Amino acid sequence: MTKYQHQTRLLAAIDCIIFGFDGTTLKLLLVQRAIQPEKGRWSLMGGFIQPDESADIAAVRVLKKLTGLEGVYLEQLHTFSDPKRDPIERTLSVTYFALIDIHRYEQQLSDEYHAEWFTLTEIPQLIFDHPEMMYMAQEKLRYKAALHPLLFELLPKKFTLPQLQSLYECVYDMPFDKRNFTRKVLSTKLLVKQKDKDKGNSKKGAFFYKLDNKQYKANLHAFLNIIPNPPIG
Amino acid sequence: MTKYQHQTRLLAAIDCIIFGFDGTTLKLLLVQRAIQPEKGRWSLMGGFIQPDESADIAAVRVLKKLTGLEGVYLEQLHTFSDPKRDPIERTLSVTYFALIDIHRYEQQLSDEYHAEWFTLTEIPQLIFDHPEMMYMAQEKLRYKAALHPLLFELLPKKFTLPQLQSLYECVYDMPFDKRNFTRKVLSTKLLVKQKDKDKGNSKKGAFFYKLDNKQYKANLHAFLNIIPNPPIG
DNA sequence: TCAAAAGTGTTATGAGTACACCCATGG
DNA sequence: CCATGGGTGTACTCATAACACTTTTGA
Repeated sequence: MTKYQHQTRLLAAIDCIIFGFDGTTLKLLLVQRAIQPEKGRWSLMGGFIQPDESADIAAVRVLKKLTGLEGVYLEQLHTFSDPKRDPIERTLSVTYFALIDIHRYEQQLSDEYHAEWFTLTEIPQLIFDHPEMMYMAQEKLRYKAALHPLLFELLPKKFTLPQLQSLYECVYDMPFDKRNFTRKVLSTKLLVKQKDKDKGNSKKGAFFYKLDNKQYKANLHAFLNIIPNPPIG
Repeated sequence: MTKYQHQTRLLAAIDCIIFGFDGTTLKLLLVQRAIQPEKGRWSLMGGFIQPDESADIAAVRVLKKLTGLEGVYLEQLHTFSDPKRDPIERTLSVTYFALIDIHRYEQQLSDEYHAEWFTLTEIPQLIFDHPEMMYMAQEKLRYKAALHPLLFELLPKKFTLPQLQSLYECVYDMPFDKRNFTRKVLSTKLLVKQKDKDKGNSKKGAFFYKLDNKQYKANLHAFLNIIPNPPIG
């Protein structure tokens, strides 16, 4: 016997929920679908899993094709498998959520793939079960970022504490106390203060910080407790 | 166009990591594989996703077939998709972890499916990537149970605080202070004290408690903080 | 000189932890 | 009556949360 008999084979795809932060709002990268059905409508970036690929590898490939980026934070989210989720043919989708530094994103690719960043509050109608995927990704981001140092992935290598704070405020849609926030963040010892300042947002300028990569990798799972009352999920 | 052209179809299966608690140790339900290859070796319970089924439905079906149980706690864990994970033919597996009250398990099914409960420390060699699945399920159980009221799913409807405590001690492999444990658990308001006692383990007897179902469903996501230093993952 | 953002310290409250003795009962 | 497991309270420490003023500097 070389095959499993009498079982149905089906298509397997991956879809990526790609988050970015432009300094003010949290955004999702969407593409206009290139193939029928629903050609031209907005969707998450996805693609079929190839014969020699795991889903993880497929996600990395698709992400690189769309954004030009490698080494991006990418995590398996959930597998969607409703038999009717794709009206053309049964397709199972393994979803991933990705956190990228929006400034590293290569704008030229937008044209090539008809991609666009959307603020979370202005997401267009998406195809299939993509709204559900998006919702789940948001929930997971909020859940996980409340406990783990994750949101750094959305910032440039050098960032300021006010930038970090506004990112958190944006993700949780609530204000944070500057002093408590600073204290908590610094108490994790994940950040290293730099000598130079970012003068983009103020006259005084705010010191840059970098992640202490050794600490970061060791403490990826450290509990942060940045959020006073952690979100549920 | 009625089909996606030039894409490979593949088999899709589900596998269940089934946890049970016998009052003393945490156990996994394993089966002896009924089909080639690896027939007769121990594996997680699984099955192929049928044409009219989502993965969730398939998991429920498989779980009912093996344990006779319905309404069991079942949660999607991770999708394993290495192209070579099954040597016969490429098969993607969506894994689920299940928490069941071991006493509701119908023993007769053990014979029918060659199933057996194994203590976590005495797991036999498993096929394919099932060890990895098992490991991931354990990690997730520990992670999630530290934050959410989850372990109740492993106990009978009526249980005592000492029983609950020994379950936690077993999952986290550490002792807990009885007084602090009791206080924390009761402070969640999830438990309702019953009038009767369990005299199985002591002469004095320990009061039974039941979950307050309304509270439980509303607070499924409540943070428990039963574990002093939450586990990482 | 003033507007705008950055940076910093203290206090009060609540949560977590460590810890030891009495109670009830069946044998 | 005694061995066994069940049940309870307090004090200390530490983490969190609330809160306001000074600094810097470009325009």
